[in-house]
Amino acid sequence: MAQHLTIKQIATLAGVSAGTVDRVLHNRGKVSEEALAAIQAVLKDQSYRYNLHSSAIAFKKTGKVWNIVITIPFSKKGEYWDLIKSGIDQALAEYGDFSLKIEYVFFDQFNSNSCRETFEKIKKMDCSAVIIGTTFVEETQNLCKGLDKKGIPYFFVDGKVTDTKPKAAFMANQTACGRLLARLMDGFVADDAEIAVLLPKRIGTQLSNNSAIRLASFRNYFKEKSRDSAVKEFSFSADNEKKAGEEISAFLKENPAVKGIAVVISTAYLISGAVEKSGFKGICVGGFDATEGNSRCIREGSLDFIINQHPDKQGFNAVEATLHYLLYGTTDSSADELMPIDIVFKENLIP
Amino acid sequence: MAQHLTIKQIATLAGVSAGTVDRVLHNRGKVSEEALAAIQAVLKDQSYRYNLHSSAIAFKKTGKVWNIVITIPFSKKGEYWDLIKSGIDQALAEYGDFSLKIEYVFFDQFNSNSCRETFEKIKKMDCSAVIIGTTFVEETQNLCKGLDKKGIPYFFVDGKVTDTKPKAAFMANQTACGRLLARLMDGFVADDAEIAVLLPKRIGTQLSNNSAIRLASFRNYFKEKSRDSAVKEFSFSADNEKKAGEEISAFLKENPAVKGIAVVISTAYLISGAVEKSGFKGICVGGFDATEGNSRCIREGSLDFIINQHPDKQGFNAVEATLHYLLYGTTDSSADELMPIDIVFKENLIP
DNA sequence: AGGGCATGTGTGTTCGGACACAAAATATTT
DNA sequence: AAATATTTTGTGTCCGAACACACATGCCCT
Repeated sequence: MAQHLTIKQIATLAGVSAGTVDRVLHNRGKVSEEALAAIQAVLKDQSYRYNLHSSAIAFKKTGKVWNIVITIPFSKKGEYWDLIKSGIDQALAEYGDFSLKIEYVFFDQFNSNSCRETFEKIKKMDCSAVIIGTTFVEETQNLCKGLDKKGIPYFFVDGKVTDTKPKAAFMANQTACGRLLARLMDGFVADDAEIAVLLPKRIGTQLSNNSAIRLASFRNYFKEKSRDSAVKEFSFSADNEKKAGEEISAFLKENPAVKGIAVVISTAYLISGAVEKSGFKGICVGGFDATEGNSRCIREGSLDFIINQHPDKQGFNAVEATLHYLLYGTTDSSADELMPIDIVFKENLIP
Repeated sequence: MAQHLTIKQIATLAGVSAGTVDRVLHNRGKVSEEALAAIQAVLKDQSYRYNLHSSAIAFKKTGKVWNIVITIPFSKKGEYWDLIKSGIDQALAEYGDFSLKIEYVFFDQFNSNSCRETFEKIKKMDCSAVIIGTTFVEETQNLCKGLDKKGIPYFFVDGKVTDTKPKAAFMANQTACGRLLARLMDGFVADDAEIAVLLPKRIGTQLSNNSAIRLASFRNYFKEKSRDSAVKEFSFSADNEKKAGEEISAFLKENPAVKGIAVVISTAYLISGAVEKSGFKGICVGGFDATEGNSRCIREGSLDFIINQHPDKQGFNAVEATLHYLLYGTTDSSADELMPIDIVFKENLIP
């Protein structure tokens, strides 16, 4: 176990004092070129790593407070974005020694105006870092431009957006998600049956980026397998339980050959519940993410499986990375951090 | 974010000095009944939580070294027990600030004499804690009795053993594992086909506890579904690649209706490779754990899926719990810690 | 009463890092 | 050249916990 150098050791090696080394490491300036060179020479030889434990307790003494703004869509308890939020809250508990002051700013994920207005407000806020749930592309790009100008670092959860420079982005590989859903449906549904892929019906907005990728990847799998003709696309009212139920019932009545339902968003429970109530048997239903509704339906047996992209972990890691950046000015994670993708059946559901 | 009390704050509240509080928390004795009562009164009101960060740096000053003995079966690189080992090594790196000196003592998991001899040696060793990979029941019970006598704490990975008192045991729910395997096979294999469940053929030893539970649970699922008649048990030479290949080829020739192969141990790659080479098509093969061999076969497509019980996480958590116990004399984990169970297909394999 | 001897108790030092502040070295002005 | 301003550097203090050590206090015995 190679022990790491301490600041004092580096200071001795470079022939300067600990304070000077500290200034170099933190880019606090006020260091002569000679001292800088001497220290960098030592650092080249033996790389230094901060001791988070020491940072943590030393930090308390400073009385510093970091304001972190987190802007994500609002959602009901146990729904997708709330899972991200609980991961964030978990991280706050774990890193409680660093006083991170969090301000949540929620917006409506189905309303670009709400998003734009919210983001305008954030641009005027004074904070140390921003964590952004990626939804509307243009609005996000605009916000990021504003943050770049003010030198405020930002991090993404749930996706990434072109022409922006987040310090890191935490998300799942959506292509893999879509393919996996297809693979499972392909396996579970008899070869001569049809498979429905369900999208949200959203008036006035296009399909979100993630869902679109999943859908394309899903269809692509079946094209490769020459089974694409068995796939039926169907849009349902994802924001209205009653309506969604009626729509899927009608759909199944008209399409009796459908024996598999793949829902590309996180509200599969709206569908699976209705399918069971309507008395259709032997239909395999799969969806995304271990939201409360989905978990309940898996437990009860109406939903067969979900693909979990760990929204909580995304939130947790985003806070962790933000803290790391604020402390040390670097992210040791690469810009894109892919979450593991799990498959959850009743048998391996965590209660 | 409710900040936690520090030792000094407790001392002030209880009207004693920090040193006395420290003695109480660490059960170091030398505390009068009055002082003890006063401190406990404060602790009852506001529960104290150690600050791991402070413990970490304060620990360095002590120069103390903890010797932890880890006794698990030896295995080739990338095989099951080696995955547990890498989780352990990861934990050692993460907790490098606490100088944990690890001594691995390996034994032969197929030879109870090797196990007994190894355990006898361990009983004579002087160490702070022992992490035990559970294999042979009687030998483990014997070792634990010896450790209990010397007051040395021990932890289990991969299972538990009756009549022992480990501080914690890290494992997956084997019943769930078996059921999940069955569920996936049931779904992926056509209703009119047969399914083989593969066990290791071991001369002179009975089936390991974990495999036995998985098998029973697997069969149980099919009994519930009244599909048990389609299940064929088959034993293969799990320690000999060539032999295993020949055995499964012969078996499939004799049983052409078999379209699913469920391997209840971690060497499914021995089977899937042979099945592909022998030219059998449309056979679904599933197994356990993301060993190197299994991961390779999943990537190449011969193995359809594995159920991952996170041996690395088991190892990691065991070290973490050991450290926690040595530092604070408690495990905040309950005695049995169940690992999450993941399902891994080609699409969600982590490279 | 005073010398042991145990048992309690408080204080001081340290771990590695973060800064504040004072001190030293250098540069600039009068 | 002296006075002042500016840059650079070193030192000291503290964060919370761990423990060594010295300082009590009480008790028994000669």
